[in-house]
Parts: sequence; C-alpha cells; structure tokens
Amino acid sequence: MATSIGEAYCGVAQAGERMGDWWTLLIVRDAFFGKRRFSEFEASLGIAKNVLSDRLRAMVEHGILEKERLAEPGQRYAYQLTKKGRDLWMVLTAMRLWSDRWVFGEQGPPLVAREHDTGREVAALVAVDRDGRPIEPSKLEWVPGPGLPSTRRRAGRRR
Amino acid sequence: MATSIGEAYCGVAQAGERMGDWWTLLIVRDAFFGKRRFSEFEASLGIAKNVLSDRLRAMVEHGILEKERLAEPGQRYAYQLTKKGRDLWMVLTAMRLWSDRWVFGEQGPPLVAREHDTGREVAALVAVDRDGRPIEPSKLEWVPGPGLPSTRRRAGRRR
DNA sequence: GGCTGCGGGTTGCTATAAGCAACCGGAGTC
DNA sequence: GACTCCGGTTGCTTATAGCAACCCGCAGCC
Repeated sequence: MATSIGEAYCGVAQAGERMGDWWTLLIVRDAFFGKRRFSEFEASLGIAKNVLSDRLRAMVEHGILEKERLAEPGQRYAYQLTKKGRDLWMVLTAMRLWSDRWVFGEQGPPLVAREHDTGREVAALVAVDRDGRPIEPSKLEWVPGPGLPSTRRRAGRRR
Repeated sequence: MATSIGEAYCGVAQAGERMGDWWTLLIVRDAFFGKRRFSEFEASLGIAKNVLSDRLRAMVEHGILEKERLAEPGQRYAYQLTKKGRDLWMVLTAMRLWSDRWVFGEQGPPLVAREHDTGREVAALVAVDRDGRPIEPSKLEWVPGPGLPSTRRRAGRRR
C-alpha cells in the first residue's frame, strides 16, 4: 500500500488503507458465511498461514474482527465480525453485484443473497438520501463536507 | 494478487481480480471527478509513472477505461470510463460511506455526493429486490445461483 | 533544421510484501 | 510421556510497488 494513499482525505483511500489488501474482504466474506476459526479461513481461502495471521491481527487491531478464546478443549479461538466489520456488507455486495453483471454476465451469478423468510433476492443497491428516498447516481456532484481540512474551505473551520 | 483467488467462484474475489489493487479504485474515483489524462492521475494520486501506466493498460484491457487520442496538438490521450467502469460507482460509494462512519466519524465526511438540482445528499445504500423493494441485510442467507458449477449442484447443468 | 519543452511513457534498480515450507509450543488424549 | 491438533512463527524465495533516470513523438520558436 502506498504511503501517499493513506494521507488522502478520501473515504475510498481510507477504506482501502483499513483493508490492506483483498484478502481482508475475502476474510470478511467468509465470516459472513459463518466461518470463525483460523483453520476454516485457511482452508477456505487457500491463504498462507503467515499472511492470514497477519491479516487477522490487523483486522482485530482495526476493530473489524474480535478474537475470542473458545471454551472447547485445546487452544482454539474464534474470530467474529464486529459491527464495524458487519458494516462492510455493502462493500462486499457492491463488488458482488458488479461481478455478477460484468464478469459472470450471461452464465448467471454463482451465488445470490436471499431473504430467508420471503425468498426475495438482492438484485441491486440504490443510493438514498437521509429520508430514504432514492437518488439517481448520474445526477450527482461531489462537494466538500464538514470533515475536509483544506485551506480552500472556510465554512465551519475554527482557527 | 494470489493465484488462488482468481479461480474462486466468488464475485468479491472476481471483482478484486479485475481491480488488481486499490490504485484502480482510486483511478476510477478520479475519473468520476472528471480527470482524464495520464498527468492528471499522476499528479492527483502521487502514483509512480510505471505503476500508473500498468494500471491504465490493465483497466483498458478489462474494459473499465477507454483510451482515446485527443485532437489537441502533441501526443495527448484521454482515458474515459466505460459503462462497466461507471458501474463501479456503487463500490466506491459503499467504501466511502463506510469510511464516513468508521474512519471519519465525529469529524464528519470530507466529501459528500449531492444531487446537483435538489441538493439532496447520498446518506446510505440500501439493498433492493428486483421490484425495487428494500431488503434488510440482517435477514439474508447465501444460496447457490445459476452460475455455480459445483458438483453438488445439479439443476441447470448439461453434461 | 536544430533547440527546447511537454506529455506520456519505458528501463533499471531497490525495497517491501506475498507465497511456501518447515518448524514450534500449549492443551488435551491415550 | 508420546501423539495429535490448532494456531501460529521463522526463514527463504519470488513478485511487485516505489523511485529516479532516461526516452520518444510532436509542436513551437528562431
């Protein structure tokens, strides 16, 4: 990861910084599938042990996962998603839906997310305002928010 | 990127494979900001020239960007998002909203997306079914889709 | 027509990190 | 007290990001 990326006041860069690499998202995905143990992630992802160890530690440090010792016999731990981690669901879903359309396309998605009691499937994401009303992405512009510390922005800054 | 990741029948992994690394998403973000030229991306991102060159080529190959020679004097090119590239907007937005909440938090987002004619801001993403009705993520389960070639799945497979 | 400047790269070197295999240590089990 | 399993660590090799230097086509200038 580039040093310069992390300094940017950009949510995309910041999120990328927190992830580290794509493994992190795949670990979160597996956690959503119910996987919790070191060996489960290892087997499922085919990731090297040292890299997995590294990722898990970083994710715990960043508050995406919680490590907990299991009551089971032996030296066993469970990694579970925190609220912060579960909030990555939208990121995973956005990526999955993009792939469903642009990678899998005609052959159809290998996996779908379905509401368990009604059977309705997630077909898309829509952006909404604070009242929950949909916003069309093509009509959007980017404007500085309250957290922007740029010198070009004056409103709301105390000196 | 790991070799094993690309083989997975998982939209998240596939999307990650198409990206290559986080630079790709940052380039797409800049393209949404209106940047089109090699030197614009270079200056904005602080990315090394060879890496940028590499990413742009890969993105053109993957159909995320289109390279076009400008009519201007000199040897100048413009890189523009294709439909496939613009469709990454949801991924960027999901990451940005996650950062707004979990990285920037109290201090507020550095940047907001606003509908230019009404001023309404994008506050969240919601998952919807094919009829546009919202689905609550916490009630979801994952099930195999039509594109899954697993041996455990029989429906729809020709031999 | 040679000089200069600029955009858009390429080449080569170095440093960091991923991949892989081997080993390790605590907890339980026989 | 030897064996096994889980969850790692250590050390080596390979791949790739970062950086600096150089390069090439095209234009304007004189």
